[in-house]
Amino acid sequence: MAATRQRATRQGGAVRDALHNAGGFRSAQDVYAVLRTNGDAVGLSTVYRHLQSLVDDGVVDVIHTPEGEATYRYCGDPGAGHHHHLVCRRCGHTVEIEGRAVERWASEIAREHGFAEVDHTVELFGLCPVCARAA
Amino acid sequence: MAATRQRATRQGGAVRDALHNAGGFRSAQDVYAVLRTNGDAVGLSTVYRHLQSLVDDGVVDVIHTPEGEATYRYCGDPGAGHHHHLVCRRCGHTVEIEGRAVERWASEIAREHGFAEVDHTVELFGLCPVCARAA
DNA sequence: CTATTTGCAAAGTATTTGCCACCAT
DNA sequence: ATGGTGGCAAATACTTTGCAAATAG
Repeated sequence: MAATRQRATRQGGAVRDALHNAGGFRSAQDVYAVLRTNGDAVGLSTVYRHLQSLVDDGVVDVIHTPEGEATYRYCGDPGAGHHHHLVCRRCGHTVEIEGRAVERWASEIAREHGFAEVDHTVELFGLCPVCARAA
Repeated sequence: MAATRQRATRQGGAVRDALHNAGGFRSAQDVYAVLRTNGDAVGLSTVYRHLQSLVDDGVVDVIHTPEGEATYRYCGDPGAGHHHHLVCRRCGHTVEIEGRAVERWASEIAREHGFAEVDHTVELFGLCPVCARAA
């Protein structure tokens, strides 16, 4: 049941690459569309399966947009640990950010209210320099 | 075109009340089930419509669970302004929290990276004292 | 009385699963 | 050969929408 290492397949690579050079958060449907456009035909369910397994491997991060759609981003190093993102709501461009301060604040608040096993969600959405200027 | 004030209907009140005395985040489906159980029959679409209008009025907050379901919580005062939540992932019990520190941190990071119109999502999930003990 | 609201059912969207063919080892 | 993989299509779950009937003011 451990590290369900996957086989190296064309589709698996295609999904990983597409996400990788997208450089930001993309929905499964987006990835599917891109691959399809590039001629790299991959089934939709396959895209979902690969994204999921990448997430399990800790190589990809997931964020649920305010609209409720799941978006994925290639974050490389599985051991990179916990971090947050500053995402451009226009082009999806993303910057990884450290949140020591926030982490501390979160546990502080949690302890204060007697909550246990506290987890947190912290994401910033805005317009990146490029998109802001274009606006 | 302004404040699309709604008529006072049995259903509208039922939805608002159910959410109010739930005291925490509840999904539309939850509210629907509760009302139905209480004999306060209300259509599912009606529940959705009222929840949405309450959100528009700023009386209710929305959070999308990691599972992608939208949950709503009665937060009263429409002018209460921006705040965050510490939610029990077991029973839904919620505590409103101020985040001056986080707000500052967020704008700091945003400016640092040249992002504009930055908005943020900060929610804490854990086990409330009661549920933690029961665990 | 008249405009708003309700509720059913049908439609829509995102995601998951069943199942069989297929390919890397 | 053989077991993990890929893909299609059907199944799920949540949410939205169309439209006729009920209802508040």
